[in-house]
Amino acid sequence: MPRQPRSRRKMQSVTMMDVADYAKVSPSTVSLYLRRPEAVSASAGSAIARAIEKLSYVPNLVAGGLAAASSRAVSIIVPSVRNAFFAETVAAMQTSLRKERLQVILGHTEYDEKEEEDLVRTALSWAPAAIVLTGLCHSEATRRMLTKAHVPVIEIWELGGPQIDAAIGFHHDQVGIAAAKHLIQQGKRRLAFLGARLHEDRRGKQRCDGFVEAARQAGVSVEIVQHPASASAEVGGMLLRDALQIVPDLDGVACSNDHIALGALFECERLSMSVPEKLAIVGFGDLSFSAACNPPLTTIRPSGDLIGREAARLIVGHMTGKEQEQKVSIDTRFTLLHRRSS
Amino acid sequence: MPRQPRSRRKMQSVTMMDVADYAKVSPSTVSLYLRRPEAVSASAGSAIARAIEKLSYVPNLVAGGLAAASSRAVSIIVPSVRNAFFAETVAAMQTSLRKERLQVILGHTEYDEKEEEDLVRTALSWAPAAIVLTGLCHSEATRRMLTKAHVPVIEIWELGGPQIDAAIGFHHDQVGIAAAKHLIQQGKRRLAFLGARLHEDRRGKQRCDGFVEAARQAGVSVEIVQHPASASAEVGGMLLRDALQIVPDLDGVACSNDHIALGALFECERLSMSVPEKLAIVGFGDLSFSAACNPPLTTIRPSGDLIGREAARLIVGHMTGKEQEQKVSIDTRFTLLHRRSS
DNA sequence: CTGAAAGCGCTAACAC
DNA sequence: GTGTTAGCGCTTTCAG
Repeated sequence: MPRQPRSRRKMQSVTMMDVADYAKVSPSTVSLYLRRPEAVSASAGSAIARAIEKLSYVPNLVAGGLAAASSRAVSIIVPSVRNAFFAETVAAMQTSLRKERLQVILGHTEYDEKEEEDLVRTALSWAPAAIVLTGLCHSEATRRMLTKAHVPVIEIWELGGPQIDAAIGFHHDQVGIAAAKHLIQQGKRRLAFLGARLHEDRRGKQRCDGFVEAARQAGVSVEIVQHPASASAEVGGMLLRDALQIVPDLDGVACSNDHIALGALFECERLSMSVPEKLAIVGFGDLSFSAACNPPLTTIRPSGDLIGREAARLIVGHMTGKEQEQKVSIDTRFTLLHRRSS
Repeated sequence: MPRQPRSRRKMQSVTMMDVADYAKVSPSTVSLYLRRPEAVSASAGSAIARAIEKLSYVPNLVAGGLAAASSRAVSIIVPSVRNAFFAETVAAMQTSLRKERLQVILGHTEYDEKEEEDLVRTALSWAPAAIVLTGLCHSEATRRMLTKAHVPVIEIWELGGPQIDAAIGFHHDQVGIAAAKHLIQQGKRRLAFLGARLHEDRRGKQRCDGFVEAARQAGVSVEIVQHPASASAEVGGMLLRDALQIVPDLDGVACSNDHIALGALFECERLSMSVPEKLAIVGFGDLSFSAACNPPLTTIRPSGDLIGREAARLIVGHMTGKEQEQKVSIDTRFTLLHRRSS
């Protein structure tokens, strides 16, 4: 025998039904109004608006997500938001998605493929409107889950490998090539690449490889100097010292990012080594300090915010039914900023 | 007359019911197993585990959130993740919350109170387990919504004002006081505070006020020099030039953060002004470059990651029923790192 | 320890 | 343009 409906845990105080009652329309009209206000008559619309205002109704997106079988959430998985590159992209995406009333669910892999797999699994539990991953390299299980789930996937910050659905980013080897060409053009002939944690930083490694390849092709000497710790100015200083040990008459370095480049610059200062005359330095990232140091740092600027905005655009396009294309790839390019360190 | 159930939009492929069928138990047992495995008999447990594995079942947290009237999501609202301080806290929280299988929903106010209000409204739509806000200053409407919603609220990165529920952070005026005392102790007598966007940066303003107040009390001359743009090394250089205009024999500056301090340091270098002999510099933040520059920067380090971890601890405590206390406030303190710029 | 049943608040087909 | 209706997949009493 059916029991009485008893009072349960704390529920939402005012629901769509309350709004409907107050506005003297049906719940589905309220629902429609909330999603497509223009599809509702003006009189009903304003009655509903009044009711919402009066009752301070807050829609329950969890219920909506369940009913619609897709929530207004986008899962973004990056290696780390402490990294300024990804922070910029996440910020740009959040700003763009917000306008479409989409929420950002954030996850950090800390550069761990297994962790990424776990995050993807949880992300799928939310039936997100899309999943954004960093890079093109994922575990087999991750790929499998994603393909089965029928969720649009966007891979960011890397181009040039097999992609799941869409990819937005640039070719990191081209960054390395640009740096090498630039240094060679400045008359430098004994080059080195200063890299931190290249065994983990796939994209840093690609920049390194592009750099070395381009230098070799130009018949210029080139060394790779690396350190297992993560990129910081301290490590940059150490790397420059190491490089000078290996190539005493070194005259040009490219760095895996601007933290390293700044450390190298500081080290030159301590060694009274003139930049760019004795040694030219090229960084990557155009971080907050890069234009202000002495001398200002020549660097390559990726467009982290453009990556974020394009990703948001793709997601929205997909939701609204435009942008049927899967497998698009968008090259957001990069810019070499020639400043006085080279 | 009831219609036939017709095929609807794409639904979840394998549900808890499928798992239950496969494991020959009821759905509620599966549910129980998922939330409290120890409450289920070993035999049922392993049958369920096998079924989950076999069917690659992914639980639907949206449905769970609706049924439980509280989702496994925590909404974190910060001014910006591009800011290294907040990025650190967000990263630490995400790492801690992840272990409890809680998701982070992220929002940026871009330092706009109205935007915060909007973000809180949307956040509430998700029936989150908790809401984390930055600072103690919010619009009246924000406070009202939050109080009505019966969601635990944690305010971070600021202490010393009226708080909604819990607050975790430190007293920014004490940071200013510490900087002033330090400079005075180093024998400096003509001080200035270099600040960016102090009209918007409440906490920077508090540090500034503490600094000025402490200097005045010690009978030392002090000026505030500010710029409306957001903090960067460029602005730091400009501010130092301005300060020298106002106080030609300036001998000590505190900066609203390390970006400004670094810019001031670079400017000193360009002006051949010796640091710390002629001018001592104290920053705030201990950013990535602070220990590596020439000379290394004396700075005050807040514990952004501790704030994040403590926030996570509070949230988990609240969910598990321990930590009944509302209105706790946790002082995470800060550390003055005396390096060679002072 | 396990199962049956009753929704959580909303969306979307469909009929009017 | 608006209302009726049937769930979305899960949690949570409560009974056994």
